[in-house]
Amino acid sequence: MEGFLQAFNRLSPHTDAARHDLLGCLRSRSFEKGDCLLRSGAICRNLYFLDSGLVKTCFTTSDKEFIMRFFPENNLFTVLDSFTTQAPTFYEIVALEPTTVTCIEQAELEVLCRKHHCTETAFRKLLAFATVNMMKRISEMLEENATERYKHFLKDQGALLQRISLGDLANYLGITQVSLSRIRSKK
Amino acid sequence: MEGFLQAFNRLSPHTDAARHDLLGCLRSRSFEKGDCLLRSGAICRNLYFLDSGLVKTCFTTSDKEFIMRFFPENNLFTVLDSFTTQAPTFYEIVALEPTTVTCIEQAELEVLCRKHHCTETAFRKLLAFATVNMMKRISEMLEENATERYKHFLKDQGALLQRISLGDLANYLGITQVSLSRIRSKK
DNA sequence: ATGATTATTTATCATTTGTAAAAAGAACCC
DNA sequence: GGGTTCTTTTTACAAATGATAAATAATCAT
Repeated sequence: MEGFLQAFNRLSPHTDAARHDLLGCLRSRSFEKGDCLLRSGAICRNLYFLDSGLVKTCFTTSDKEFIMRFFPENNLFTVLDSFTTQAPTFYEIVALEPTTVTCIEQAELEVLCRKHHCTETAFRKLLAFATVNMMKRISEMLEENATERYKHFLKDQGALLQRISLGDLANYLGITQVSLSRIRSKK
Repeated sequence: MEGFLQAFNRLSPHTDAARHDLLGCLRSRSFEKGDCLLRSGAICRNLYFLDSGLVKTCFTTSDKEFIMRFFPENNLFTVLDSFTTQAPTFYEIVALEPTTVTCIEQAELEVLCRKHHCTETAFRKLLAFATVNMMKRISEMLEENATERYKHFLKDQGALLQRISLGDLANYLGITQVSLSRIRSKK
């Protein structure tokens, strides 16, 4: 719970009352490797802080999987489209390792945002940083070919390489595993 | 100015005081076709509401241009990475038609967000919707090939087709103009 | 209208990536 | 150890896209 609290407090300093209310809404959960934190077709009701482990957010169409993002420990994450609209999503959240999270429900966060200005500020800043990351992703996909995207991944998130399968990395880069294997062999 | 005010009020109902303060910060500007609202290397200091006209947000590397998004009238927009971090950006905002906007400076909006909870809520929701759009874009780029992305554009933003060049559309889709021409001829 | 410029299409060839199938390697279980 | 499964690499071929150049078409300024 401490990690979540600290993360929000770092985004925007929280009053004692806001911290207390926020703490009251937090729940801890654990998942095995391979478990779904969120299934396709469901509504994403939680904002998560990843205490330990690793997850991917992804979606599947006609037996192909595409990965939006990996989230290692000490990250706030959720499926922002469904979390925002509270409509069913086709995205999934899947644990790639044994994972423990601290989470808060969307409805509760919404109440806290109304009640405590500092909490809303923190959430607003979280969203702002999310957009920065997404813009980077879009830019890379526009500008770079698969080889460049692979090298870029090594540079930015190379530490994750040891923890994810090359199949998942290919699904993140938007290419086939065969193509990724080709790229890796050519250096 | 009315459009900006209404847009924010629709995102979160504003108190009279918040509306008044917001109005006090708004400025109107006009641009010719081809003008830059934001230059590469500059800091994006404004959040814009597009009263009339059309703009693109884009970036250029080694004489190739890539387009992040088109914004037609009645849209709130900015370059969110620089607006968030107040650091120089490599993105640009360029008017594709004679354009009039209403804008507010980041520093002023930040003050208003602190002062008026409803303004911060509106801005937070604006960011949330921006992330939804960006997720769609990323998903499409992962899942769809150029032909599918073109058809998708026709479906979602087909009305813009009359107002933008095919070169710009190609730069948005992440393919060459030659490739787009090929796709169009093959139906 | 005329000529100049810009935008779009067409053609050709090289490169990249996808598809499918098979082989090699690694991890796991009994 | 041997067998099983999953992951990764390799191969061969097809399809998509990029690069370049040339040909049309459209637009604009005078």
